[in-house]
Amino acid sequence: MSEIDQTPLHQMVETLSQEENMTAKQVKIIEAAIEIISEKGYYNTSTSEIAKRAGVAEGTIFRHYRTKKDLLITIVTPVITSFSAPVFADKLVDQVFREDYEHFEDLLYTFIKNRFAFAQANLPMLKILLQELAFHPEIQSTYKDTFIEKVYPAFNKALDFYKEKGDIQDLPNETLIRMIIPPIIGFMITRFIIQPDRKWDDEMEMKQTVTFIMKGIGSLK
Amino acid sequence: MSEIDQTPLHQMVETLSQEENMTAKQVKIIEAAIEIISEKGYYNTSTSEIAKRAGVAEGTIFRHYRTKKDLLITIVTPVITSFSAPVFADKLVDQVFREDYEHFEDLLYTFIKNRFAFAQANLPMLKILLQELAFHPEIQSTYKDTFIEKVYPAFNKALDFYKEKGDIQDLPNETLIRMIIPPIIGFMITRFIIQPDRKWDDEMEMKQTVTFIMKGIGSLK
Amino acid sequence: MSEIDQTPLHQMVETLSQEENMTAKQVKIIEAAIEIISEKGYYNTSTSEIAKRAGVAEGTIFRHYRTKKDLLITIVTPVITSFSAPVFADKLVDQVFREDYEHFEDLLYTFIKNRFAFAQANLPMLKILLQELAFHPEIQSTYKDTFIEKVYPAFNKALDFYKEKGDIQDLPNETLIRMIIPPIIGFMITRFIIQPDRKWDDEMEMKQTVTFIMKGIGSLK
Amino acid sequence: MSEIDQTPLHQMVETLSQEENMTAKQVKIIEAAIEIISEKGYYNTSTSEIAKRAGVAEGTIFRHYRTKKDLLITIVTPVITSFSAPVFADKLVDQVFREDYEHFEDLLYTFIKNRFAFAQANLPMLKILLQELAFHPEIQSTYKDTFIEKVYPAFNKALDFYKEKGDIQDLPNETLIRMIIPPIIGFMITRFIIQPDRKWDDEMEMKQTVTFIMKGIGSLK
DNA sequence: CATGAATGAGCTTTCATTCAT
DNA sequence: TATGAATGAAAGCTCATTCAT
Repeated sequence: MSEIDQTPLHQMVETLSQEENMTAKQVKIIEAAIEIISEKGYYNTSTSEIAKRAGVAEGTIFRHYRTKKDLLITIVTPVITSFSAPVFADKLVDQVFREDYEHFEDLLYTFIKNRFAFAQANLPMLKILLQELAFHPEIQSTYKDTFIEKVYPAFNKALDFYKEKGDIQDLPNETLIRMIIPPIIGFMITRFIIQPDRKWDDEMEMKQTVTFIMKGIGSLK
Repeated sequence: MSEIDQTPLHQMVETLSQEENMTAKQVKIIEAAIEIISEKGYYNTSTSEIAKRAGVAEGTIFRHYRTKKDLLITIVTPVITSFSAPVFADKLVDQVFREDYEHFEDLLYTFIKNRFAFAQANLPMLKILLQELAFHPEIQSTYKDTFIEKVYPAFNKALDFYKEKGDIQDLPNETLIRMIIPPIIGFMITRFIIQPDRKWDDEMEMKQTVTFIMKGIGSLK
Repeated sequence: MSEIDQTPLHQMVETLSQEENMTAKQVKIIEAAIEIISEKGYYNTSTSEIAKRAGVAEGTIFRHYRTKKDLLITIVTPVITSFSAPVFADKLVDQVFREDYEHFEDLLYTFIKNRFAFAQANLPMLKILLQELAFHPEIQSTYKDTFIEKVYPAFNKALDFYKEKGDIQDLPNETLIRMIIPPIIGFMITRFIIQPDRKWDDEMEMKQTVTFIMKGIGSLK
Repeated sequence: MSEIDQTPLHQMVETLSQEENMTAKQVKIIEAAIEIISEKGYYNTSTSEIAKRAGVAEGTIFRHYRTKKDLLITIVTPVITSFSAPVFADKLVDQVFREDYEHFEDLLYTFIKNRFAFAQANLPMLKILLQELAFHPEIQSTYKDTFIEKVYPAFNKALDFYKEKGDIQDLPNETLIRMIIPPIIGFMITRFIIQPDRKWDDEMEMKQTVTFIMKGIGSLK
């Protein structure tokens, strides 16, 4: 599993910065942009505000990112790919077929735990992605490339494997996916956005979610 | 069930217009605003564009809505209340206790069908609500007033009733709601936003969703 | 002396209304305009606000006054003429020569008392005149016509009369006027605008002002 | 006495610009604003007009002054403080008590000459102050802070000193001030605003004004 | 590389004025 | 005669982007 996934936010940005040869100022800019945009939204955030928070001149932003939207894309693209990475990563797919997970339930549980950790570490970036996806065609196409073309097929493979194995019912994969994903997303949205301040027993909630999904799609032996 | 719910968009706006004593121009403005904002988002839509599409002078907008945000709120508020209306409407709650629905499954099915029809009729307004909820505290508070204070209690009543009756498992209502709502929303988002152009057998999908949910929360006789 | 002078504000407007054949609505408009403009200034007062306060439709204002500035002029012109009226009124000039006032000091005292009463009764209108005179050429020309062409000559006559009589020094009239007017205006501005809420012994103050002026311009017997 | 006082207008602005670290464009903006506003008034002057006259983009104005009113205040505040400065300046007060002026008449004459020079150099700014004072509470409060709290006490000290010395009558200071100030202001308004084009023997007029005031308030030996 | 003053297009909003009713 | 909805020009202001230093 990618090491990026579970590191806290600024570590992640720093990690990226090395991979992409970012200067210290660039890191500052990205961090400031993530903070402010996730809080107030893209259109309510001015480049001057980002510059101020980052401690750089406004011109410096445009030295590194041709436009304001460029900056948004720079923030949002790695989230899309990272978020979907473990699903289609060779490692995972390998594991599936090396039968590291005896049952689909085990795979599902690992999947939820892993994505939960990622969401926790990348909450601001995910908020931005969620909000801006609707209005920027550039983001939509990245999302489509990654999700539709990569995540989806990987999902299909896994589902076919466990269907054959008899773990899950023989429904169309699209239907199965629509039963698996929303309860997971629903839990996370409630957990991180609607009621972030409530006391949560995350472990228990995730197990419950898995159980709920499995009752719905598991084969009726 | 309110008659408003299932009328198509412009009929709905017209219905509202009579109730609220709107002039023809006001109706045009609201219609134009819904169209453009749902397509491009609030911040990408200028009042001059709305005016042009509505065939009125820009000043006319501000005769009727003090600010641009006022216009947004005027569009979005009735969606929030209408969307939740049938949930807590006296009639529905009454029916529950008059046992018009023998089993929770029946209630759930009616609920999905009804909300599906509403979403279909009010898609543009719902898109706007979904997107702008995050950034406008005024909308958030309307949402909270309506949802938290009215919908939630009504839900609780119904759940308690069918729990006692033995239809559904004895889980905390919050957990139950988190299992019921996301699959429904998930279906609708897929249906109307992600893949609106696919051929759908809506009836079948809704039944499947109900079955899925019931397997997860139904009592294990 | 004109009867208009000492009547309270709305009586004065009503009096004017009869002379000029004003409808009830017109009176209301003028009254509202005087109130609001004197308080907030011409440019901070909108016609819609005047209409609201007057209890008429906005269109009604423009039925009676072609433009907003027309309305201002209608308010301000009679103040200019009324304020200067008693100075050059036939009656007064007559009195001067009929020697109703034995000494210039007596004339001065009557003059101050009379103008004080007028200012008190017409304070809002005078405030408007004072403020707007600077920016509206139309008002300036009315002021010039009245003041320069009528008040001034009348003043000259009186001054010449009492100079000859030996009551006042043989200085150029322009100089004398510049010594007589400012202390009077200065008193009134302090009295009505700078410190209107202080307890004033008006009678005493006016006498003192006369004494002060007379010391300065009286002949040194 | 402050050296600022007697420099001509644009020199003064330039002097200010150095003290306050103004850019060349800022100076241009201030100069243009003073010119146009003093001529046509604050509400008849648009920011676009100021920008045009200053030879800058309209946005540049708002880089330096958050609002149009901010610009007004920036213009008007130093006039208030400079105008009153010499009155309460330590130097002056010191001089009074070091008896540089043997008689109040001498002090008065110096005062008039000095304020006359200041008015001449700052006429446009003073016009603006005079007109806008009525409508902007921010200006009023600056005026009050400076005038009521600083000028007034200084005046009182001087008056008490010369009363005791027997130069002026034992009247309440408020009354004395109301006799001293209006003739001076009256002269200046006539000189600079009502009849600026007339041929004036300023020296003589000022002496005459002093004589007039002294006759009125001087002790009757 | 970094700066930040300058830009100007475009925004929302105001308001005197018009005109069909 | 009175109305008030509609107008549209013009206002103040914002902000992504440029560029000389």
